[in-house]
Amino acid sequence: MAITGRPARRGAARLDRQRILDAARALCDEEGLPALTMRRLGAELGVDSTAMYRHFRDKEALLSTLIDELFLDIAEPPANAPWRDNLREIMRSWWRIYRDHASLAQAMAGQADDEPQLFHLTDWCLRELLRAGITPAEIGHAYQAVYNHTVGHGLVAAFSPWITNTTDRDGQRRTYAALDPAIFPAAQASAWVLYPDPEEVFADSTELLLDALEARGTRL
Amino acid sequence: MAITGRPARRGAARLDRQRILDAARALCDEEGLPALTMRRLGAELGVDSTAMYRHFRDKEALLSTLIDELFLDIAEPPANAPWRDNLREIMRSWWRIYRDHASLAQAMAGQADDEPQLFHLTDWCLRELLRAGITPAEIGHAYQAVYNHTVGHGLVAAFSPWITNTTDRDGQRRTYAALDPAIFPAAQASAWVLYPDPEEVFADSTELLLDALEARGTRL
DNA sequence: GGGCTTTGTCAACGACGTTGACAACGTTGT
DNA sequence: ACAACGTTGTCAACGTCGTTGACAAAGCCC
Repeated sequence: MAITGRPARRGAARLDRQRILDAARALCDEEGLPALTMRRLGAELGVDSTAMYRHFRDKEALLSTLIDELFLDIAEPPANAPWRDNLREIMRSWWRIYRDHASLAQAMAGQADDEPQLFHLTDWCLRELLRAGITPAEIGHAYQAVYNHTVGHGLVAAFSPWITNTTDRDGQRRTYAALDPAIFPAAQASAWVLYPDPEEVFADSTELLLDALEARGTRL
Repeated sequence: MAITGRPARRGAARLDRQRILDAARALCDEEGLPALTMRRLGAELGVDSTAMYRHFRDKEALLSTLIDELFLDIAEPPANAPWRDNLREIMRSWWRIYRDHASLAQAMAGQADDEPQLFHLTDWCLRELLRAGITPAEIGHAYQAVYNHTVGHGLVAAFSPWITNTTDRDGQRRTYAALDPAIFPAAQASAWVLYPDPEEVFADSTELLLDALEARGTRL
């Protein structure tokens, strides 16, 4: 029979989970989530499109691991620092993950949040809320407010390119400036001033939320 | 040659944009976004999978129109009512669209927000912010805070089934209650109280934001 | 009623995720 | 050293998806 299988692997060393994850991460950071196909990923690694199935059950498992990796950058906050600083730092890091990995945020949104690292994040937030003086009866409400705020702003940043990308921002600005002032009076007048620094907006409204939490905690 | 083309349309009347939109909306409200394929949609309408391309350029155009339709439910607020009531009402209606059409919210997030109705929404918000006394220099910041808050909470509600769905909520609660308390001390202790009414959380934090806007507007 | 545009059908293309059989490779036991 | 074995990459293939182009039926206008 003819030659089946190459005598030696092409340019690439053996495959392992980390090499796959790194290539996948690079691929969708540089070219977006749609570019992350098994065939393309295989090509990038000099390997057949189906080779990755020896290391991950399916594409979803790969994506899940990829996402969980992102959250490893968030460290446990020091136990003796003020709760407000700790909570602010967690929220800021969390939000930045969405901003800096917009394509993966898209994938995050689509699937259940059962990543192991997310449990840690939740636990740390709850701890700080308890330290802030939030009562057990209120903590569900308080945590949900923190989660919605952080992930919400994050998702918006990830899904709205004009918020984080400067050129898109200018395009959007021009779109609003070009609207018919008879129909959109306020939009046109305000177009030149829309789209400020997203991190500043997030930081400011985060402080608002922290103020409210502090008021609740010290109220008793 | 054999019989080509049916002598009469099967059970269905002629196709038009609205019939397609209605079927598409029903399909993804009932079975989720992944169920909305051109083949399935055609089957639902008693029509070939490619028949819809006579009425919409491609699937994305169809989705875009579908999304824009959702925002028609939001009416222009009365010009003489208090700005705070008007703004609150816009934000609440906006948020509810995401909550009530989770599968479409998923599609909304993935594409550029150049739907005509969104321009109106933006314009109305800007008008109320001006009426609140926000200065032109601050209005970009203020509007972005309103947008991120509303759409952010909305996206989270749409993407997190355990927030709006009761059975999923119980499952999630059990997941947290079953965590190892040595590793997740706060999470386990608070599990029974997590996941309150999402609309209440949204309403409360919205009031926080409105407070801050009011303070800014009356500060001068 | 003849000619025109509109609209649905059909077969097909390329890309996608995934599977199962097969072959090369690496390791291990003796 | 060598045979046995589990691991890992390759290949061909399946079913699904969105979409296109040629064709035919339906509707419309004068």
